[in-house]
This record gives sequence, C-alpha cells and structure tokens, in this order.
Amino acid sequence: MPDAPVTLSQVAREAGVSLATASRAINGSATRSVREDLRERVLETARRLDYSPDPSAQAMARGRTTALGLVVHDISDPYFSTIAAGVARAAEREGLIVTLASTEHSPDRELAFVELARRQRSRAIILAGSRIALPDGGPESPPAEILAEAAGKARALEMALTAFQEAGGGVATIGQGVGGLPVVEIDNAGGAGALARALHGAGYRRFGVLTGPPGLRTAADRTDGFLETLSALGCAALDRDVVDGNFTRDGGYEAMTRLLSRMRGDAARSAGNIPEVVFAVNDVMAVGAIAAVRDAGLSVPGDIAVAGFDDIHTLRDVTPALTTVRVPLEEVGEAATRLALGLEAKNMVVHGEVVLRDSTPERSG
Amino acid sequence: MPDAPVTLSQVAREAGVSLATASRAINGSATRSVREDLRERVLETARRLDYSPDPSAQAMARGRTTALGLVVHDISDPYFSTIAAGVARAAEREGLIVTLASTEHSPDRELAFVELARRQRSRAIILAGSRIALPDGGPESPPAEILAEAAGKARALEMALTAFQEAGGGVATIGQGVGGLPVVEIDNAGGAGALARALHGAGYRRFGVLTGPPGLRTAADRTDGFLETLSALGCAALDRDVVDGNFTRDGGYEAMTRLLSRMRGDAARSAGNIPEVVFAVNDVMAVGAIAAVRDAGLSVPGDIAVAGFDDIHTLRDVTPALTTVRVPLEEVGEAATRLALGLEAKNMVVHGEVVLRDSTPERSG
DNA sequence: CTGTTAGCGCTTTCAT
DNA sequence: ATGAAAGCGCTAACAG
Repeated sequence: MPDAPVTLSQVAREAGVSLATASRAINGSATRSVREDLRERVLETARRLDYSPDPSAQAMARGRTTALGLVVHDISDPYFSTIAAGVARAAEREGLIVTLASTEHSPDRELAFVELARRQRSRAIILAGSRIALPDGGPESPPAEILAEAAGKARALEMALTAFQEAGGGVATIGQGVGGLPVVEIDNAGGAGALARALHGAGYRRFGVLTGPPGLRTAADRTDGFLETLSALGCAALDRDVVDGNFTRDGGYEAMTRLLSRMRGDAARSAGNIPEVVFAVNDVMAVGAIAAVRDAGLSVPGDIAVAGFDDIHTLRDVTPALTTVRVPLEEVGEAATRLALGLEAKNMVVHGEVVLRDSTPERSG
Repeated sequence: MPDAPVTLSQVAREAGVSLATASRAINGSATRSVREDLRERVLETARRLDYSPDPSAQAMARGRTTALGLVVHDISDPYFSTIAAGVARAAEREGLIVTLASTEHSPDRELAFVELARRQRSRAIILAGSRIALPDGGPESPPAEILAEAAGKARALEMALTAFQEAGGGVATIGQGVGGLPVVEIDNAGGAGALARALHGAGYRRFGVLTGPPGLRTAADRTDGFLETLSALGCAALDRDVVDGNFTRDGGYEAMTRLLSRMRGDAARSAGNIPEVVFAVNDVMAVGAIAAVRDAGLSVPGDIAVAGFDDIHTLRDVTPALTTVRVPLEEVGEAATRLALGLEAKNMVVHGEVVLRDSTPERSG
C-alpha cells in the first residue's frame, strides 16, 4: 500500500505532545524553547518513525522554499556543468535543493525561469553566463532592431531579478556584473590581457582573435582585454573574426575557417600578414579552431598556434595541449552559491591563471 | 517594497468571482466547467495582475509536486551533463521543474536524494549511472565485507525507489535495469561487442581492455560484451586492467600506465604479447589512456591503438580522433523522462553505433 | 454552473 | 514551557 509519508502530527501524537511542541523540538524555534526531556522524546519518535518534513508544507508556512535556482545556457556545455557541480556541492552543504534550468540560449526562457523562481519563492537564484550585457555597437554589431529587442529582454531580465531580490530572494550572477546585482566576476579582460602578454613574451607578434558572438559580454571582455594589452605592447591583431552561434566548438571551427580563407585570398599574405597565433575566446571554440586548421591541411602549432580560455578539464588532453587561462569554475559555482545566500561579502572577483602548453610553443626568432 | 506575488484570491476578487471559480477557470477542473464569459474574465484579470500559481501551495493541495528529480554521479562529467540536457529539455516540455542531485559517487547521498524525492512528493525521479548493480565476484572483486556493504546499499536504494513508486511517483533508471524498475537500457554489451567485431574486421588481433571500476554495471557490461565477442571470434584479450576510482580520465591514465609497465617487464614481450589495440570502456578513460601512452614515449595509434565508448561530443576533437560507440545520450535523457512520467511504454533499449576513427586505423598485415 | 468550506503539513502567534 | 488555533495559497468535495 502506498504508505503515505509520516507527518509531524503523527510524530506529535506518538510522542504525546502537541503539534507545536513537536515542531519546536525538531527545528528549534527562535523564541520558544522546549524542555529537554520532551525534545528528546520527540526527536526519538521522529527518528523511529522515519519522519522527515514536507518541503512544500514548510515552504507554505514559512513563506520561503528550500530551493536554489540555477540558470545556465546549456548544461551539456562543460563550462556550465562544471559550475553546476560547484553549485550542487555548496547547495547540498546548505541543505538546499537545486533546481536546474537549461535555457538553450533563449533569453525568453531565462526570463521565464527567473519569474518562476520568484513566484515559487526560491531562496536564491544563480545566473550563469547570462546574455544580459549588450554589445557596444561596434562595426560588426547587429542591426538596430535586433539590438533594441535584446536590450528590451536584458532590461526585462534585470527587472525580474530585481523584483526577485526585493521579494527577499538572493541573487548572484556569474561572469560579469549586472546593474549592481551581486556577482562572482570573472576577470575575463585581465586574464585575456595576461595571456596576450604571455604569448608576446613567448615571441609571438602577429595575432588573430576569434571573438565569439557579439552581445556576449564574456566573449567581448576577453576580446577587448586581449586586444588592449596587445596594443599596449605595440602590437595589433591582424585579424579578428566574429563567431556567430553560441560560443561553441562549431562556432570556433567556422570562424577559423573564415579566417583561413581570408588569409588565402589575401594579396598581402607574403607580406607576413598571417597570424602566428590565434586566440579563441574559449577552449571549446579553440578546439574547433584547431580542427579547422587541420582540415585546411595546416598544422597546430606548426603553421598556426592556438590558445583558448577556461581550462576545461575534459579538454585537458586535446593535442596539442591547449594554452589557456585557467578559471576555477567549480569554485566559482560554490562562491556564487554562498554569495546568493548572503554567506559571503558581495562581488568577489576571480582571476584566471595563464597556462602555457604545447599549442603555443616558445617562438625562437 | 517587496511586492508579494499575486494570489488566486486576489484574482478572484478582482474578477468578481469566487476562489473556486477562479481556480477552475485557470486550470480547467476535470469535473466542473466554467461559463465562457466568466472564464474569460478570470483569465484576463489573471493576465493583467501577472498572476502565477504558487507551486508549493499547489503541491500541498494536490498532493503532488511539479518536480522531477534527476540523480547523477557527477554533473561535471560530460556523460551525465549530456543526459541532463535531455532531461531538462523533456521536463520543460512537460512543465516540470528539474531538481538536480550530483551525488559525487556516494551511494548514501543517492539514497538520501531518493528519499527526499519521496517525501517531497516529486512527480518522478530519474537515476543515471547508479551503482546499484553488484560485481559478480570475479577474481579481482573486492573483499566480502565491502561487497556486503555495497549490497546493503543497493538493496536500500532499490527499496527506496520502490517505495517512491508505490507512493505514486514515476521512476526511470538509465543504463541497466534494476529489479524490474523502468529503465532506458543502454545496450552496453552489444555495443562493445560490435566494437570488438569492427576492430577485428579492421585487422586487429591482440586486444587489451581497461575495464573500469568493478561494481559499476555499465563498465562490467561493456567489458563482458567486448570479451565475449572476442572469444567468439577466436581471440582473447591479452591483458585487462581494473581501473580504480570512478571511470575517469585519471582512472584511464593510471590503468594504461599499469598495463604499459606490465608489458615492459614482460619477458614474453617479444613473443608478440603487446596489445595492438586497447579498449577503454568509456571515452573519458580512453582520453586518459592516450595521454598515458604518450607520456610513456609511445604513440597512438602508431604503437597502440585506442578505442572508447559513448562518443562524448566535447571529446570529438581529441587527436587522434577517437574510435568509439556512439550513444545518443541526450535522447536517452529525454526518453528516460518520458518513461518516468509514464508517457512511454517501458524499458526501451538504446543501441550504440560503432564509429571508427583515426585512433584505430585499418591494420594492413 | 457557481460558491462555501474543508483541509494539505507545517509554523507561529496568542493564550494559558 | 506548552498547547490551541490561525493561517500560508490552492484544490476538491460538497452544497446550492
């Protein structure tokens, strides 16, 4: 027979106390206290009956749930799944249940989940990799109407987040700040700059960049940080390529293919206009870029060196080993959780660490 | 001001109807119906007030939640995160919220989550990669007490799952069946067998196997399927190695390293006792194995060919491209969701597809 | 067809 | 220190 879960009142009856006392004994009330022997008795019967509270009922009574919402673009992307692992660990430590939303890059779905979190009275919500930030309207930026629509959605999301916060929920974003909301900031610009400096130090002088999709702040910051450091060093990128799509392996492949074909057609090719190294703004794209180089009959790093960003663990064994900027993603997830829960001072910033590997060998000459 | 979410009674009042009518208008009661104009009016006010129901309250009243529990070993493992993507997609389609549990390979935590799901009255629960199955007590099997403990935990888990089911929850497991519970079975043995046949067809005759941790059914089935087909073809594996740890990249690395050192010391080495190809029972391990071969100063596939299992998307670009058995993990996740929800007939089985790539080139001679 | 009224399981005043 | 009772927001009998 479907044995219904044991309720608190059963425990109370069995222990010979009132419902209220049982409740207080089990989750120690702030104001009231319970006589030692009674508490003992209640706890013991609870254990014996294998009682455990119904989260929904507690949520109703307390006006807040025990749920922590995690919103990612795509849980199958190792960037996000690594963050998710950190969040899951930290959440469990706090006794919270994590509810996962994989938006598949849809801003509408992102918004819907934030609103769901609010009405569901989630304890907190963590947004990873939000597209919230807007492109700065550079030369390759999309048409105005698209921009306006994106701006509208970004604003709606920010409002929803703020509303959630005002309703008492905790919020944390991962990546970059959003209108004053708490953030575990990843120093994308700084990391990319450090990478540029390291590559320059290794003897590279001619650079290409696969920038990732316009409108993704993470991508833009990495690009900018890289380019700015480059010019500070007296170099300029030879070529940059905007990747459509979503920061993916295939995006990296296509971008590199375009970059390569541009080089081929280039009359200035003999003038040394070929990048010695190409920086793809994340590892997953870098891997696609390497594949593209190979499919074009060239070699990495022989003909072109390639560097990425993130240091995705699963990609640790690609060949040649990828030069990248390590970001402790799992820790970022944990930090975001603590931040969202108010266990931590706000707005921490995580710095990446440059890791030079075989994909960008020291360049002698 | 923390604007509290709009409640149904506010909507009812505003629309000038009773609470019950409002409820019926919004989620069409099975038995009762509502006059068209009233329904309209309610719906309109609900929209205007931006009402949305409180899931906890609905859960209490209805006696069941809108939550779908997903339990995985490690969400940062691409095998599981890909499954999770499928589950998330299917769940969203059904209007369910997925609550994620990453157990970090702890059977205790697995059990705890199943029990949580029950008392929380989750609609359904999906277990991926459970360690539920027991080793068959082969020569390398662990000591009896460990076995007994594992058996106890497996039994407890199965009981919890059954209890959950009897309480009205849906259940699906992924990988292999568990005591008659619904399962999206992955034909691990068949896939591994097909791989063995394909490698044999490509000219390989001397095989090694990195079997993965004892006690993991998925690993065991793949190993067995491979070895059985091998002997049917008149071959035997030269060497097999048990990987401690958890089916991971490092596990693969270590296992391959051990296998290699065994070969070195082997007097029979000149007698052709070196495997031509090593089958690692999943891609992640295979990647580690390749790294180990290289670190030993040998090459893949020049000195040793390597094959994996799963066809993890993120690993698509390792070099050399990995021969593997493709498992449509995302679809598996979707199927499991439908199965757990009773939208699908039970116990589907998914067959993998052998994909021969550069890591196991045709062997002439 | 609509409205009234019990709860769902738990927390929390408010009395005692 | 304990208990009785009033909800939390919603659904589902049960009356009209």
